[in-house]
Amino acid sequence: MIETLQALAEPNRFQIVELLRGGPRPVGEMVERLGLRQPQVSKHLRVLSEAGLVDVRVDAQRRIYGLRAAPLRELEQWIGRYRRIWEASFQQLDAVLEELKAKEKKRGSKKRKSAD
Amino acid sequence: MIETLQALAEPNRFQIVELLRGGPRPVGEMVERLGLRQPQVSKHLRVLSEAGLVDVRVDAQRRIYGLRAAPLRELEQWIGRYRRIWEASFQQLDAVLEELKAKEKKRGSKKRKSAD
DNA sequence: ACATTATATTCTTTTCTAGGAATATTCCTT
DNA sequence: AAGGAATATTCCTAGAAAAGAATATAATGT
Repeated sequence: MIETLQALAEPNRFQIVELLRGGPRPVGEMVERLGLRQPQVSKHLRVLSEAGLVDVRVDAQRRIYGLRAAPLRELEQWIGRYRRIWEASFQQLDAVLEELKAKEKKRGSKKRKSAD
Repeated sequence: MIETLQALAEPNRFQIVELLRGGPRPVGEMVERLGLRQPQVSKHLRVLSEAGLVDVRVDAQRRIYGLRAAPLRELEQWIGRYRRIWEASFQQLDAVLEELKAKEKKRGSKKRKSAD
């Protein structure tokens, strides 16, 4: 997880990943499209590869890099465990709205404690 | 997005976030539970705060830090745009499973493909 | 007002990471 | 076999970021 995050946290690598979302591509194309120098792209691809985020297909002297599902899926699963957090904020927002509405009818207590 | 990723990519900060998933906590508690030194925790909290991942509630001399929904939600949305990537692999996996299942009823083709 | 508790900040040192430049490797073509 | 294309690797340096240590700030209780 950490390794995935570290790999994605670098702006150029992030760009590479975004680019690969559109499908596998050879290094040279990324070099053009991103305006980076070839060695840096190769180096970033190495990091991404070591993090398991991409894999390579060899085509003559070209290397076609493509995204791998596993780490992204993991990341989504991980963040899914936080869904309650923003669901809670919605609830709270709802609560506030509810209160504002309710103030016509009733006066209630306020206390909140969250746990997991 | 990048800022969120950078904030999460540091192991101790990641730990802090994981801890806060269980609800807001004062700095001192995190120091104990994570075995880090107080200044470092404060510094990491600063980074998290600047990235919008946490907010503070003041309680006397204590500062109670809690997770903020927005960046996490954003991150989930972002990664959601990649869902097709692993759905593609699932399709492939499904295809394999489907085949395995189908052999009870029917006699079909055999194919090996490993994903993940 | 003072000592204490809880947290933040500053300064310094160290470690990690990315970029630049040059070169190596691999495969293709002729 | 030689030349060229595509990509990877190495070495070096510079800049960012994290840890360590010491200190500052703020609120509390006495």
